[in-house]
Amino acid sequence: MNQDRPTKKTTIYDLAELAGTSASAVSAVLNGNWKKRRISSQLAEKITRLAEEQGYAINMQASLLRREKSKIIGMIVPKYDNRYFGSIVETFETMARERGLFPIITCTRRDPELEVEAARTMLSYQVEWLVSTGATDPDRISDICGAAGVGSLNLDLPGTKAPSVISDNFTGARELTRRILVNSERKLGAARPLLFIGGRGSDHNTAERVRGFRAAHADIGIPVDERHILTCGYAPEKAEMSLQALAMAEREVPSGMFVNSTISLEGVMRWIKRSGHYVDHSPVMGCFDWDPFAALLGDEIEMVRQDVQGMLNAVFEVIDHGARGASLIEIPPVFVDSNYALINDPMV
Amino acid sequence: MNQDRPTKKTTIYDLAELAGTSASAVSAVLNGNWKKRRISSQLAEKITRLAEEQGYAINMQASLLRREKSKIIGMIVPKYDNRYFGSIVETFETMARERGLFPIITCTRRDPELEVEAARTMLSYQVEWLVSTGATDPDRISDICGAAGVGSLNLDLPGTKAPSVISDNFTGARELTRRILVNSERKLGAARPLLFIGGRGSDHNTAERVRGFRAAHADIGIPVDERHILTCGYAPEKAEMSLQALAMAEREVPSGMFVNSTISLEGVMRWIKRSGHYVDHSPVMGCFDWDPFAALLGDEIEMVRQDVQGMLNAVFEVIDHGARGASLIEIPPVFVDSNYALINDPMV
DNA sequence: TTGAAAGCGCTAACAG
DNA sequence: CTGTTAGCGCTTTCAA
Repeated sequence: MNQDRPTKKTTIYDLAELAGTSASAVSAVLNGNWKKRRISSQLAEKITRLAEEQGYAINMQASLLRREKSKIIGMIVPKYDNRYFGSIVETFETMARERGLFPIITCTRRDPELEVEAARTMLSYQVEWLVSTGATDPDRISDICGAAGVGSLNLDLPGTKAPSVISDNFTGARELTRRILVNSERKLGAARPLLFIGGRGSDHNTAERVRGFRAAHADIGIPVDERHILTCGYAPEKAEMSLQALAMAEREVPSGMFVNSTISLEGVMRWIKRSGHYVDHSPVMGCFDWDPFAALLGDEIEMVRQDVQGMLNAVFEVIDHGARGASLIEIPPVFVDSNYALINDPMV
Repeated sequence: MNQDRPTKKTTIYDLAELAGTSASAVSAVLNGNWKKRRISSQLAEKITRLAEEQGYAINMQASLLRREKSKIIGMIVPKYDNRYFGSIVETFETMARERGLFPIITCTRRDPELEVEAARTMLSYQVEWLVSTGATDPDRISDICGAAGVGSLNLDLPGTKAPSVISDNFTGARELTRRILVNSERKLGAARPLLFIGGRGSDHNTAERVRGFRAAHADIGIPVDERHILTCGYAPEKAEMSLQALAMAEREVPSGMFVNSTISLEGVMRWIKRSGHYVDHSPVMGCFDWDPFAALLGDEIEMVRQDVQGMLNAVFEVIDHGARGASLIEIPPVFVDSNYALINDPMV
């Protein structure tokens, strides 16, 4: 507040001088360790008041240098452009703070180089744990952390060198597919094979979801058309182009779709709108992820919401109790009734 | 990599010993200051190689403690649940890194207490600048920073004690309103007064947008119905309830709306869908913010996209050149053709 | 009850 | 060309 020379920050030495005591006393008081060092409550109060008056803020760099633990926890996240990652970040921050940890988060924009650079930077800041969310090469990051004796954890996409917390993609996709097929049957009279679109065939989650997709078709005994499994990447344009190419190649347009992410769904919806193929009969749809506006699109679109709270509970379970194997923890996703989807959004 | 005792981290002393040289030489080499200290390139290379081998990571706490500048820049942000803030955070991170700054971001969930706590924590970490995004009480934060001699800046919502970078809400709202009115005329035969919904009447942005809304009506000489200015807050439920209450009170339902944010738009769209008032004739709409799925909703909905890149250019202009007055910088928002809205999304 | 002092890992004079 | 040294602000014995 009443700081006259804003250039230099108040230190515990300044406070000690003002209070006519020593820096160690100030430190003890300000850290609440003063019951142990039976400091007179009078002195304690004086110090506290002075600190307040001077707008004192501890220098964490100095404090952490001296301490053994940094209480800093890092997370890298690919993007901030959808509800899923947004919710992960927000929940992570909250849970970290609840534990007295200081979260630092950085967005690596799906760039492998940035990922490792970010990991190194976080190590420089002495993070005690690093959570890699949706990382392209999680094992690389685990190696870097491992070399520095820092724990790492994978979220959303699994790795083999650290505990991984992911959605139960297989079961979720199987159930989502089942629901779309049921809607297809209700709407079209008979269940017809669906199209799968979005994601990279090489990534674990997409592979598992394709497996669930196949299983659900097998469950009711209808065949999957291999040309209708379009793991074309995540970007909206990729999805749009794939569908366009498919429509050009075939005379019929898909009557139902399993869309692998909201980001792919953007491209799918755009194509549906622009192509003009569906003016009277919109396709039966499902999306492995959730978005409030997408929920309002078209007649009805089944959506799975990944259980972010559940996943982060598992993450902090590991952190709190320090397990370090390369276990794979799969969290069942949640199916939302589209009418209640918005109401139940924990982020609103 | 080949670190046998993962407990203790490698320091420059370890490296110095391994290289048979001193810590200061190591420090100089690792910081690239070795042209000044004409160190033999042979030694430099040896040190670099050793650092690599040992997986050495500088201890920032120690480095920053010694340095005068921390190169850390903080941002507080209310939520991660919409494209606007997501884009702000992502752009901010990128631009900070381009300048060699380390961004730390924290989400305060529109909680005034958390805001000041976060600001204090950031000061402890020696941030050089703090950007308050959409803060409920930006001046409070400026005071706290000012007392510590740290620069602060307001983004999205203005304050009076630090430079503020915001959208040109008045002009943007006036143009958005004009466009909705034009659509209204085209669709309904005549321009009819619109309803304004969302936001807090007390916040600067909402007040300015309401002013622009009125101005656009005045421009074409049609009166605004005061009961149709519903600054009911941002939450979707608030918007939904307000509309519901209005519909109960009046026999007619609004034919056109200006929605103040995507978050309010969620509630509006839900009400439109649930209330059943608009089965054959959807209302003419506009939203002061942008979302890719919202862009695909209904017939057409005019959207303004706030110019995040432009706003952050202005933010870093201040930071790079160190202006500190309480200037107000207003950035014109951008009108997106709904057909190209997705293609132009810088975040995709 | 309290203060003095050492030292966390690093940087930047300064002295060779 | 290179090493020695003095701190940065804080925590934590240890001694008084």
